[in-house]
Amino acid sequence: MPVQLYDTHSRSLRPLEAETEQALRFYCCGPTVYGPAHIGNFRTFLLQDTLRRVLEVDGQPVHHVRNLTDVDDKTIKGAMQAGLTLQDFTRQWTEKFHADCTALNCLPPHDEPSAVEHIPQQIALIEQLIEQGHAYATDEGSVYFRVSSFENYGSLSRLKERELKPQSKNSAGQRNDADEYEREAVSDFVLWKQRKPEDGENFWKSPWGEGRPGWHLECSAMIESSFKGATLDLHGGGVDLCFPHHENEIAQSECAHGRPLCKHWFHSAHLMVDGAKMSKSLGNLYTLDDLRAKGFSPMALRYALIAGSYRQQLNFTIETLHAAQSALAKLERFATTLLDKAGQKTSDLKAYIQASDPKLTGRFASAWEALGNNLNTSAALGALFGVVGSNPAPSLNESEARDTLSAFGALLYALGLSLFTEQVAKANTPDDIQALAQERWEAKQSKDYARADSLRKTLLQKGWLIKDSVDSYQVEPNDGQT
RNA sequence: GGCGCGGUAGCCAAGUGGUAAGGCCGAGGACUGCAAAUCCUUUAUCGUCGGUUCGAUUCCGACCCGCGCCUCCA
Repeated sequence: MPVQLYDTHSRSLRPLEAETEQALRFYCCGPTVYGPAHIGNFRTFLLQDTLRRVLEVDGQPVHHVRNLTDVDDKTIKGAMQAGLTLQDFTRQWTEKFHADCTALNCLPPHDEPSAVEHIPQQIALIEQLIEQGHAYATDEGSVYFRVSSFENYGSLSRLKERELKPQSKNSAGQRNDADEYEREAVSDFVLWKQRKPEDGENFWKSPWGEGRPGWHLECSAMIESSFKGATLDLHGGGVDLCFPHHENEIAQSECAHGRPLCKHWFHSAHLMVDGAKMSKSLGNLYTLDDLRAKGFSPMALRYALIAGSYRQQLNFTIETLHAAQSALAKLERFATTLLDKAGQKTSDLKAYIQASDPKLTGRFASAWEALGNNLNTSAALGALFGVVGSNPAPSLNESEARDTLSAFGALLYALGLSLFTEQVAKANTPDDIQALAQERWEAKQSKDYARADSLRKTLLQKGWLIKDSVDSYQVEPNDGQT
C-alpha cells in the first residue's frame, strides 16, 4: 500500500506514488550556508529524511534532491565580515552542515545542487520569463516577476482569500524593500538584484548588468536542471516557506515551463523551544554542538525531533532530550535481548538495519502502518514500544529471533535510528575524586561498609556518583546529565 | 484584519462516536551489604459552554487561551 501523505496544496491525505518504474522525484529546499544550522532546521531535514527512508522500505525508490543556498544577503554579508571569498565562506559551512547531517544519520541526497553553480541556468530562466511577459527589468538593472501575469498565483497558500495589502514592514519589523519603489506592484518579487556596493566582489554579469539572482529563482532553476524538466512528485520544506517562497517557485516554474511544478507538497511544522519560537534573543536557539556540549548524543536529538508528528509544532525542551536518551537506551536493551536469542553480538545489529526485506508484518505491523499513514512517527514509536514492553525475545528460538531482528532493523532504518553508536563523552574525573573513589572501592572489597558508605557520601557531596558493577565501579558527575 | 495549526496526565505526545497509545519523570515493590542499573506495579475522563446522538474526548456551534505565516525564516 502506498504511503499516504498530507498535501498542502489540496489539503488532503493523498497516496504518494511515482510514475511506474520511476524513482519518486523529491525536492527539498536546503540550508542557507552562512552559519551552523539550528535544531529547527534539522527537524525539517530529519523529517524529510525519515519520509524518504519510509518510502524506500516500502519499496518505492526515491530520487532526493536538496539544494544549497550559497548566495544571498546573509552569505554575502558573512563572507565580507569574515574576510573570505563567498566560496570559501560557504564551503566551510557546507562542510559543517554535512558533518551534522552525518551525525544525525541523515542519508545524503542523491543530488545537492548549489545556487552559485547554477547562475547561467537562472539567467536563462529570467530571459525566458521576460520574453513571455512574466518579468520585467528596471532601469536600475533589477528584474522582477510580474505577479499579475500569473493567474494562479497564490493557490498553494490560498492567497486569494488573504488580503494582499501592502505592508510597510515585514514580520521581522524591517522595512519592506524601501528602495524597490521601481516595482510595478508591491507583490512583484525580485528575480535579479542589481549589484550594490555592500555586495563587494560578489556579483555576476547578466544581460541586465552586474548583479545576483533572487532567492526564489534558484530553486526553480535547480529543480529544472536536476529533474530534467519533469514535474516533481514531491516538494518539501518548512511551513514558513509555503508563502512566499514556494508560491514564487510555482509562479516562476509554471510560467516558464507551462507545466505543473509539483504534484504534492510536504510542509513540516516548526519546532518551538520551551514553548516559544526559537530566537537568538531568547537564548533558546540550539545547534547540534550546543547539545553535544551538554552531553547529549546526536541520536538522542534525532529521536526527540521525530518523536512528534510532523504537522504539529513540536515543543522542544532539554527534558525532551533526556526522555529521548532514556528511550533509546530502552531500545538498546531490547535489541540486546533479541541479539542474545539470535546468538549474535551487538555489532551484528548493523546488518539488520536496512531498507530491504522489511518483514514488517506481524509484531511491528502497527508501527509500520502508522508510518505509512501520514508519517505518524509518534504513533509508530508508540507501537514500537508496545512490542518492546511485551518483550517477545524469551519465547523465541534462534531463527525467530533473527526474523524479529530483521523486522526491527527495517523499522530502525525507516526511523533513521542507529543504536549502540556513540558514548556520551564523560567529563574528566579529577585526581582527588578518582583517589577517593578508589579508596571507597577498596573499603568495599574488604567489607568495610561503614567506611565505604561514608566515602560515597563524601563523593556525593562533591557532586560525584559511584555506580558499582560486579567487579568494577564508575564515577560520574551527579548533575543529571546536563 | 486575512490565512493556518493547536489546547489530552508533572513534562513530551498519539488516538478513537462506545469511557484514552507510548516515552520521560515521580511513587510503591523485587533485587542489591547500601546505592546504581534492571525488572514488576502504579498515575488522565481529553480548554469552557451549548447542540446532535442510546452514547462525544472524538461531530456541529459559540466562546476563552496559545502558536505560526502575511513577502527575513526549516
